[in-house]
Amino acid sequence: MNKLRPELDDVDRHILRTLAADARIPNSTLAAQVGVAPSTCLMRVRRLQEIGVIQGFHADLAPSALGRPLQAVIAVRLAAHARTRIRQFGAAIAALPGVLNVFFLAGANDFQVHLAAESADDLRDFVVENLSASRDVAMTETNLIFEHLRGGSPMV
Amino acid sequence: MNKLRPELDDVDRHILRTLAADARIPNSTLAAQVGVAPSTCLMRVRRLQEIGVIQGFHADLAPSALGRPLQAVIAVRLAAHARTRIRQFGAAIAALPGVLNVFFLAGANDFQVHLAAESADDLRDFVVENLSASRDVAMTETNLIFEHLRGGSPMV
DNA sequence: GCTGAAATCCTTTCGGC
DNA sequence: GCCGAAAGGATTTCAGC
Repeated sequence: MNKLRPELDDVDRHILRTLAADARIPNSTLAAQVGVAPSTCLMRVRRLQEIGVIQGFHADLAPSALGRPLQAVIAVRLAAHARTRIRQFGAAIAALPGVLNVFFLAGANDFQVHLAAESADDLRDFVVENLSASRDVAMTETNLIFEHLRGGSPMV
Repeated sequence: MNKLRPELDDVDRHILRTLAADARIPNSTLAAQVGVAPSTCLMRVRRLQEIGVIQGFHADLAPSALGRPLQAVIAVRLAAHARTRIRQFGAAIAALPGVLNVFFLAGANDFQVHLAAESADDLRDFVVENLSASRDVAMTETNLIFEHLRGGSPMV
């Protein structure tokens, strides 16, 4: 859970790059690719998890194949009186169905919600019921997402 | 790679939920949890990958532990003459170091870049050198990210 | 810290239902 | 489609360096 920059050697970086690309690679294959014994590789991976460099291993699911073909980013500005509760508010939004990400922002808007919706109606209902309806919300701005590209450059 | 909604039964949904939470779970354990034989489970997972419901398995790395402690969203508007090249432009940005996501948007801005930067200087350099410097870019707006919450509700 | 060996467990194929 | 069995591999621990 450490956020400070830890000491990583070339083997660690190679492990991270490989697991970022394919989290289900067998440990023995990973070990061969990075050039250490399987037992060593296992220890390295566990250490990387313990110190928080690896935050988890996740299957990446396609929202559009799961009944949520419409994605949007919704910028939200809170009323001044509600800013002290911003973290609770954001956490509550993050727990709602279809919410992929919540970003707390510096600047004019307080946060941004990344949503996968079932339909245009579903999107409107989400904004109206969960955001606009609240007296804590001063303003929202919804933008449809046409396409989502992942960063192509490994971080390590 | 199909984007149409496929037929998924309870076992498929259980598999998806489990692999979204932990992509490195052994197939035998997964099979036991969802209540089918390991061989059946393996077939299900492969089918889910083939039809594009599972898009991949990825280790989730902490940018702050990898020398990129500062995150930002950068809204970009292109000059009218450059809009025909928007996809190439966005793809080029997505390939730059530190770029986590690029969202192509409907609305006033053409896309949004989600970036992990090494420092404030690095962030400024990214915006100036890769965006503002281009004659294709009409305007950018950078917002720091204070905190990033993942959606807490499984999509399936 | 890393290794290699060993025991246990997992993966994957395939025949049968 | 799913299961179960079986062969071949993989995971994980641990003693030794």
